[in-house]
Amino acid sequence: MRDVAALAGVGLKTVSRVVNGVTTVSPDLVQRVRRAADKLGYRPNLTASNLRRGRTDTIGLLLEDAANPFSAALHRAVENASRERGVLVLTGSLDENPARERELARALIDRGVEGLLIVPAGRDESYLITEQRAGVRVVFIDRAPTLIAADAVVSDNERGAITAVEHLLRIGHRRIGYLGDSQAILTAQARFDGYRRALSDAGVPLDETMIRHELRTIEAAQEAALAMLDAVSAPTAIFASQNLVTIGAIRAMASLARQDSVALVGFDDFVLADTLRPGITTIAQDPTEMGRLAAKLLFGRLDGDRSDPKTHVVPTRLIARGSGEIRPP
Amino acid sequence: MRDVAALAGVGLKTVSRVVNGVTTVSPDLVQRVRRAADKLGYRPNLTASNLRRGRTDTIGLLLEDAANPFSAALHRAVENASRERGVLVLTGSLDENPARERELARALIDRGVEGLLIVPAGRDESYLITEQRAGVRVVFIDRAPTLIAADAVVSDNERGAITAVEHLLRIGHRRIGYLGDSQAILTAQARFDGYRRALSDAGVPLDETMIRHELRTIEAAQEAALAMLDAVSAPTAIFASQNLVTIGAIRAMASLARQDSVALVGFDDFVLADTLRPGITTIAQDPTEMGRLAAKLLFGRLDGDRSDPKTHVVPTRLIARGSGEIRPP
DNA sequence: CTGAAAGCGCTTACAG
DNA sequence: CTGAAAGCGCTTACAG
Repeated sequence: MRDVAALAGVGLKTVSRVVNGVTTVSPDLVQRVRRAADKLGYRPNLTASNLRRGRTDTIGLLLEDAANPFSAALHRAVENASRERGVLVLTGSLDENPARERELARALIDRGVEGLLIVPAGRDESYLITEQRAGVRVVFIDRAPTLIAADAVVSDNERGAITAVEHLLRIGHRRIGYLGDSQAILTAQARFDGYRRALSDAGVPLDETMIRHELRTIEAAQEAALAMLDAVSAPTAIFASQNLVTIGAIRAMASLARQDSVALVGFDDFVLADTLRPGITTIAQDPTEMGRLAAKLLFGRLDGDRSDPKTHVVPTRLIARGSGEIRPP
Repeated sequence: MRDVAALAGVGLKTVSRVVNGVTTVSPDLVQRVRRAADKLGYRPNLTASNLRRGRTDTIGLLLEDAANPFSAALHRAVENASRERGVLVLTGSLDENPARERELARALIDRGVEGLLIVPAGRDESYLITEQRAGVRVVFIDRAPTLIAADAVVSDNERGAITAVEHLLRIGHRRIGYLGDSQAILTAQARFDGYRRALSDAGVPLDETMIRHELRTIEAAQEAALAMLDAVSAPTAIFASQNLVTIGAIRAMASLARQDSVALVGFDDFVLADTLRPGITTIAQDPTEMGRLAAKLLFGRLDGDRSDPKTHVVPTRLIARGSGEIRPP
């Protein structure tokens, strides 16, 4: 910039004005500066600009795993919202590791992100309170924070699970198995709560032999489903609390050739759900809407919104495709 | 940092040394500085540090679309490699838009990324030559650059397509349809080249009625497949050049109840390929390896590797699951 | 409309 | 081992 100013024969500040598109510069000077900048191949240094302005036009996005479809859809929605604002997104995957969450949040904050969008891995976000005081805005996604006041955008997890189980009950099922993710995950807990609630509301007693938690992979879910379907008192329907678990259940049912006799409803929609036979009935979340809304809330805060933090619930919706409409024998 | 120095009664530079873990500071001073830092809730400002040091420990990753599985897997692999180095990743989606590629590359470079990993949308990357001279390292992923010298990591696209078509020929097919993505995309072109090559090597003449390009969505692919299978001289096998196209073809075949009579091989593997009936035979790419290797090459360059730029080819592999082994009638 | 001075929060280069 | 001075490349606050 100094060189440009020298070559154009103007002050540093004038170059700064031209670069930033300030309109109160005489056309003559603008042209001289432009010419000099082109000649020297000048590129502004945003790091310097950021330091002086005290802002970076960057936000951080902490995902469960950038590679999974839910995270990827969230990421893209956040990117779209940020793009409109000229804001860039720094991302990281937490793999359900709370230590990594703290570490990455800190790393991003030290680099000056103005806001943080977090799908939390831990259950204690109080480490962020200091940062909030220092002006970093935080919005939680998918899981509401527990020990800190901040906006959150979550799916209607319990409601969605209730819808799924009521759907199966209505078809006539009484023996409905539950295949679920780690109970340490808030959303898995909420979905299990919904499962229990729907059964108890219908006067169906819980059967512990038809409940399996801590299913973290397709393989684990597949095994659990195989074991459950193999039992003497096997369920006539299964509610799977999550994408990978659903896929595991599908594989298990296919390998037993029972995909047309055992009903299945899965939480989370996925691309091929309607192409499988039978089509898989799912409770669809809306990660795109969740990401969009979370980014909007964050930018609202950055623009000075001081209203009380709130948890926004994005509705889920049941998509009947066949597997959830199979009747009990 | 100034306040910490004052409170600890030491020089600024000593605080800097402690914060950066320089070992040549007396334990007594280290402790005083630590205590003062804790008391004041001191957090280092990496923007300032970056400005002074002339580096940012940040790289940029330009993807086709953060939401698609290939991009997401690439992203995660790059993140893992970067994490080991304490490097953060700034991402953006290009949606096959060359103007957006230039725009985003520039935005990232202005923010001081030290290197750029690009899945290019355009075919002219010469706009990066100036940046390379200025020290920004660039590695291309998935598509080799045309007008610029830089490392690249690509899939064995033509070879993979040849493998797919030869597989179908070996089973006995002669009428093999081609469903492909936009010919403006280098990889789609290479896969079509492979298709043509395999047929011509086998002495099978091309039949334009069984070739469809520019299929950018599941729906478009589905329609094209329907039309092709409906024709009087329908193919007995289909080679789909890409994920979404394969899914479109699957849907079309299912809706005509011909999934067990028409063979299908798809380029790109996907999660449920082995769960569908029949299982879908695919040419699997290895985006995780591609991302890992690209990041490794980039970091090698940043560490001073000055060897000639090279295009690295990551092999694909055929996974036979049933759909590709269906015999012609 | 234009520009010289000061400063953002660090680190480099140097001296002690 | 420790620290005062200078400077990274910008923008803010001010004066003209």
